[in-house]
Amino acid sequence: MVFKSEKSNPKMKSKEKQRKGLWSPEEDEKLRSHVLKYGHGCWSTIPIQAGLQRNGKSCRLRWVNYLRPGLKKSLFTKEEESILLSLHSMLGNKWSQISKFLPGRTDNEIKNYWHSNLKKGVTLTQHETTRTPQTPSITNSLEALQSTTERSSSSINVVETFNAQISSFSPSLVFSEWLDHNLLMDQSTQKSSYVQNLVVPEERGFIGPCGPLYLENNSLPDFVPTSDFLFEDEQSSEIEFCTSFSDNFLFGGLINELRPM
DNA sequence: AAACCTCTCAACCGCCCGCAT
DNA sequence: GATGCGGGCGGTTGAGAGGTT
Repeated sequence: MVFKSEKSNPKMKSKEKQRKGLWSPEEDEKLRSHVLKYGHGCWSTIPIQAGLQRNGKSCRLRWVNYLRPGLKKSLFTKEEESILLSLHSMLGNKWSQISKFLPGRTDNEIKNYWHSNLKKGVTLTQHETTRTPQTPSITNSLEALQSTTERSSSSINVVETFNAQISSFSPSLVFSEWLDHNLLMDQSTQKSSYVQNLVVPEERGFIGPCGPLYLENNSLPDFVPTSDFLFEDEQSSEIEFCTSFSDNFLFGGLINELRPM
């Protein structure tokens, strides 16, 4: 594969060996092990340090969208779809902001899902007179948020308000971001401190102290929590990583903050 | 079986913003 | 204030898979 920029751009001379296109398993492993070991301070230096013939942006994208722990590989659930629809109706194509409310999903993944699955449907449903919300908790919360702000002040721009809230309220300091911060800080200290700064609603409970978060070989498929890394959520039969936040927690918090005193 | 079409999704591109100098 | 750089974001592309004719 040859790209124009590689042939004609003189600035590319020093980068002429840079690879593009799909990532090989070897490249993935190099990047994964390097970031897990050292974190990512400066993406532009990562490829050099990790021995990759890629540019920093490409490395960052690969990590964010594919390699970082905590990403969901499963299909979108009905609830996630509903959240996406609701948020998109308020935020538009702010994929990165929407992704903050869909833990484990990347902005790219959400964008792709939107274009391939939901975009067509929205135009139709917008003209429907009756609505049948699939997830009452989320949909009602968003509607409540909108109606509350509309009632409280007609001059308030709901979307701007919501955007402002989201920009300051970052519930999905998800596992990867948390890992980025804490791995670097804690490498020389005890592993048990991995959980110290974890952003988890207290009411859901979090059992500590925590042991190693992943198995010895650090490989992503083996990235499973130990028994110390479990939420104290009796209703959930499955292990949830710290990317999991309850919908009521997310939107309840937002609504409470927006609700007039 | 082959040709064509459609869809998905990983990856790139270009722009913007914040920060340092 | 101008410039350069790095990071982040949204739009777009294109290869490959799967479906249809």
